[in-house]
Amino acid sequence: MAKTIAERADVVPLLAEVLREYGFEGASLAVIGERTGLGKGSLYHFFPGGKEEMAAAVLQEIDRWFEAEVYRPLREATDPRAAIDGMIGAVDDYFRSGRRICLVGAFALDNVRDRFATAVKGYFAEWRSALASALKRAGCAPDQAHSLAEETIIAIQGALVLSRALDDPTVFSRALETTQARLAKAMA
Amino acid sequence: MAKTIAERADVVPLLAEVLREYGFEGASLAVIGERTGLGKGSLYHFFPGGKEEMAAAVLQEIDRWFEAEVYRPLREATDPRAAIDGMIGAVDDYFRSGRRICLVGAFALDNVRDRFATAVKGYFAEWRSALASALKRAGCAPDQAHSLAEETIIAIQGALVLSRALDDPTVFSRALETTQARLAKAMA
DNA sequence: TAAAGTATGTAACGATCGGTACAGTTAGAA
DNA sequence: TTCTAACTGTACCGATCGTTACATACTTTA
Repeated sequence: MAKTIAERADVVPLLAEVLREYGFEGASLAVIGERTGLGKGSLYHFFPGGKEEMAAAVLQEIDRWFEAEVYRPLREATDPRAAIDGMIGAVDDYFRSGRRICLVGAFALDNVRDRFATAVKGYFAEWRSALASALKRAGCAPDQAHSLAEETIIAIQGALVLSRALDDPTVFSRALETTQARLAKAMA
Repeated sequence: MAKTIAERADVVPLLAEVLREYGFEGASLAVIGERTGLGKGSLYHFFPGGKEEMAAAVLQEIDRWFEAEVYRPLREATDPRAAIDGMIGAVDDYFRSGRRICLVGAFALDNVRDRFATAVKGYFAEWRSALASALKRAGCAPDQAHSLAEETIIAIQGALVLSRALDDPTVFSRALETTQARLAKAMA
């Protein structure tokens, strides 16, 4: 009465998209099942901890992706300016030019924040410190690098909020351009 | 079996705080009843439309407050620079220096956005245009005024996200200072 | 081919959800 | 005091929530 196809790793991206669309509370198991094509049996087979484990797996996958595609390049690239430009491009792709929200940011504003506080805090703390590191190596003074990194992350998160609120992706694109210009100027 | 005390207007601020803490889906009628001190009977007496009407009333009250305390001063003040400084102060107070989130921003990232799209969109659109108006009267070029207004709102919303994510109100305070400096510089 | 382990659909669980119905209590007008 | 309208607590509704249990089917190994 069942076919054996799914892999846990294949399900996580689908879960991520469902959580982005419905939020943690709004993403009922009925919706999750519908969108992933998996029944409750399979879902609880892969994630014995239920919804909480599903969300944790998604957050871990997000962290893994940003670590590989954003944080590590920022920390280790020999050309920090190229790494920063690469970050802008990666962010633009990842958030689909403002059409996709940041799940971690949404969790931060949600009442589930406490439940995933460590993951949420780690995501932003690592991003900020990695970007500050790249800015320092690109010639910024340490304190300017730190505040500029913070400003940049704020701009990205705020742009996602406003883009979505106004239902206008160009808000995000403009903000990303402005941010990139500010970063470039600081490294001049 | 009941005492007649409550006024609808007194309940709305309590509702606002509950929605901020729990989100729309997370704020169950049980929680709402507990926090407002009203039973379901009273709640449905004041808000026959249920949770949806409660949230709508909260959004309307927020809009009313911002219109009176922020938007109108920005649009009509004879001294636009003072109005902009006043906005910064009002925002700092309203969001309790980063310890309180923006309900409208949280709604924008939530799946309830569609249900309250008009209110959410109006809140930010009015803010942006009122601030741009003040900047223009303070001497900014029209297109610069518009982009600077957008940038400012983005910074405020992003700072609320990051502040809450890192559980660090100083992030919000720093962002507000940086924003104020940028606005002052553009009006110089 | 047979056994073992993995994956899956289904049915049911208690709890809680938003919402309704209504009787009872209160306050103010007449 | 009596009447009326506003207000409130309680019980209950069907629906849905996350979760569990379990029989069945598939895949893999031997």
